[in-house]
Amino acid sequence: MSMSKPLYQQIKTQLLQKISSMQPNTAIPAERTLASEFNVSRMTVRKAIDELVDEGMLYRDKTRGTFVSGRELVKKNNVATLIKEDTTHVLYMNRRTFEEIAPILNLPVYEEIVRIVFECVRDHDVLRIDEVYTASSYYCEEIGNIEKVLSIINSQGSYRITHTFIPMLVPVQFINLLNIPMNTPIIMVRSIYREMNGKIILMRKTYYNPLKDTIEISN
Amino acid sequence: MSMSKPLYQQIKTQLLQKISSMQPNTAIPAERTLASEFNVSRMTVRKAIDELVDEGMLYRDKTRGTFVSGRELVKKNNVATLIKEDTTHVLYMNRRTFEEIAPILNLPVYEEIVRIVFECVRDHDVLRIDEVYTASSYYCEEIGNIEKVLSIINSQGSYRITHTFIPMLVPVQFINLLNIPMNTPIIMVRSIYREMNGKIILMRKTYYNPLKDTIEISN
DNA sequence: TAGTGGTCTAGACCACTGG
DNA sequence: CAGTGGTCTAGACCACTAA
Repeated sequence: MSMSKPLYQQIKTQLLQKISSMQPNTAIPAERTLASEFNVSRMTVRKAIDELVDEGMLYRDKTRGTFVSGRELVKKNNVATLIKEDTTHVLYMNRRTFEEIAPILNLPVYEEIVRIVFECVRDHDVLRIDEVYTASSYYCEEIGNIEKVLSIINSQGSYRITHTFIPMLVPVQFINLLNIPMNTPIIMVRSIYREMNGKIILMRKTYYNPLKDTIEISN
Repeated sequence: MSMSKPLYQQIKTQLLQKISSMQPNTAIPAERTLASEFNVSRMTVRKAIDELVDEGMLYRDKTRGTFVSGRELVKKNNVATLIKEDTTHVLYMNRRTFEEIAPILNLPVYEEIVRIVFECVRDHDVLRIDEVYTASSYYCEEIGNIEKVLSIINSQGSYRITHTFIPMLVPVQFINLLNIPMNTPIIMVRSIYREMNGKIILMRKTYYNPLKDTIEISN
C-alpha cells in the first residue's frame, strides 16, 4: 500500500508472473475472484487486465472470461518500439544549413541544422544507419548533447511520431558500412518527432540492412 | 440513457465535436466539470477522454489539465488501419497446393490452399496488389466467400496481425499492373493473421506501388 | 491554496453464455 | 440458472502545480 508504484501496476506484475507459467488459451480467474484474492476493488484489477489485453498478453471473451494469449503472440512490437535495443555508435556529426531538410523541420532555409549519423551494431553486423536532423538552436538550448537525442529517439509515448516507409536502392555511401551489394533494395524509414503540442523536434532517416534486420509490427 | 451505445461513447462523440472547433493546445474543461455538464460520473467522462488520448486527439498534463492536440496530429493511423479504403478488384483466384506457403500457415504440404489476388485502385492507378493465402478447408467451412476474406483483412482488432516489411525489386509479373519500371525498388508487406487463440487464419503479401501509395504510421 | 489528473473503493445493473 | 465481462455511480485521497 505504501509502495510508490500504483496498485494496479503491482497487480499487473503479479498477473504477468502468473500468466507466464500458464498454457495459452487457458482462463485466468474471474475479475471478481482476483479482486478478492488481491484484496482490491474490481476496477483496480480490471485496469491491470486492461493493460495486459492492450499488450496482447491476454484476450477477453465477453461472456466466457479472460484467457492467456498464444505463445507466439507474447512478443509485442508497436510503432514506439520499432527500434530494438542494440549497440549504437555515433559515426559523425556536423552543423550547417540543409536546404532540403529545413522546410521539413519548419525552419528558415538559412538556419543551421545539426545532423548526427549513428550506426546500430549487433554481433559485428551493422543493422541500420540513422541520420538525425534537428534545429541547431533547439539542440543547443534544450537538448545539449547526443545522449539527449538518443533518449528522444528511444522514448516511449512522450512524443508524437510519424513514420513513412520508403523503398530505395541502398545509397552508395552506405554500401561499405552496411556491407551489402550495390543496388540492393532497402527500406528507409523517415520519422518525424513532434511534441504533444505539434511542434516538430527532429527528423530521422533510418536505413535498414535487409540482410541483418527486419522491420516487424504486431497489434 | 436508453440508447444502445454506451454512455462513454456518446460522450466521446460529443467531446469530439467540441474539440474539432477548438484551437490546438487549448485546454478542455476539467474532468469534474465535464462530468457535471454531461450529468455522469467522473469515471465515465474519464473513459471517454482516455480513448481520445489514446487516439491522439487530446493530451494530458498531470497537473495542468487536458489539451487539444496539434492539427497535424489528428490523422491517426495504426497497424490495423494501415490499409486505407479504396476500390478493390479481385484479379484471380485459384486453389492448389503451395509448398512454400503451407509451412507458414501450419498446414501439411499436400493440403490445398486458396490464393486470391486483389488489386487496389484509386483514380485509375493501381496503388497495391494483394496476394492472400488461406487454408482451402478453412476457406470453405468458415469463410465461404471472398467478401469474408476482405472483411478479415479490413477488420479492426478482431485478430492478431504481424506485419513484416520486406524491400525488393518489383516482381516482373506486376510491372504492367503497377505501371512502374523494371527494377524499381518496392516494399512488400507480409502479414500473418491469427485468431486470438493463436491459430493462423491467413497470410497476405501486399506489394505497394511506390509511385502512387505510401506506408505511413503514427502513434 | 485551489484546482488538476491519477488512483482507488464498494457497491450496482446489464447482456450474454454455458450447463 | 449462475457466472462472465462491460458499464456506471458517487464518493475518496494523493501529488503536483500555478497563482
